[in-house]
Amino acid sequence: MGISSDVIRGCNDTIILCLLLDGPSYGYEISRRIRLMTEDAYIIKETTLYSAFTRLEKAGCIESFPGFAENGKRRTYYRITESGRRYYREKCEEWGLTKTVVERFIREENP
Amino acid sequence: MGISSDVIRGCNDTIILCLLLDGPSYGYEISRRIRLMTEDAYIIKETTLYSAFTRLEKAGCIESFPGFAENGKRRTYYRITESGRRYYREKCEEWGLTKTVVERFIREENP
DNA sequence: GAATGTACTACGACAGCCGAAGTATGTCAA
DNA sequence: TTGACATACTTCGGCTGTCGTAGTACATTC
Repeated sequence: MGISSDVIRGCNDTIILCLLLDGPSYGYEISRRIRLMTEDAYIIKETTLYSAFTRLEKAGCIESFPGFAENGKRRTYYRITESGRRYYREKCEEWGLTKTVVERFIREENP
Repeated sequence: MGISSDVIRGCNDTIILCLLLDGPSYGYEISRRIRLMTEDAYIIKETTLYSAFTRLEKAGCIESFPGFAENGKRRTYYRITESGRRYYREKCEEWGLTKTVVERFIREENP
């Protein structure tokens, strides 16, 4: 049993923006860092990731720009915008609230 | 800013099942109890609630049976099944994991 | 007699996730 | 040198769960 996509659904934007706070990055790297940071507990699907990029860029939270790997291969990099930082902060607040709410309905002892 | 439906999406089943652990109940009451327990932080939409009932019953997590209000009005009650209890326990575990994962990407200090 | 609360049901739209498949390049071992 | 594997994506279409809108029906309260 892993993490259901329905639970993580509202958090993918938060996760991606969080990683972009450390500086520009690109799809494959973001995906790798999520795997590493969660010890494989969460492996984001490629389609989910790239569609999130599109959505976040349309919303003005991130900006794309072309870049190159060491070997000269093209890559699409993304950087977080000021509005993206604001959105991230809001999402963190929302998470705090959500956590409080949900935990009222979690019973660890003999349910 | 409240709770986004995308974040709560994977938790509605958990919330409903949790309330049914206390004994059989029906739509309107479940809805009221969620509002009360969260101090209006989360108000589940009627359509969301009733479609969750249908889904959970199809999945064998709950069972419906007819009942009556004090004034004789018909109501549809739901009770949790053994399989529903198991599912609830799994969901609680999943929540623990999800929380750990998501919080790696939450930065409270100057993001 | 009008508004409000209770207790639902039906329908259809929409967002986001995801499987399947494809493309194109580079690396490395047998 | 060929074939597997990693990198770095894109396109398409299906599915699930949420939600707006609307409607029904009865009871209570002002």
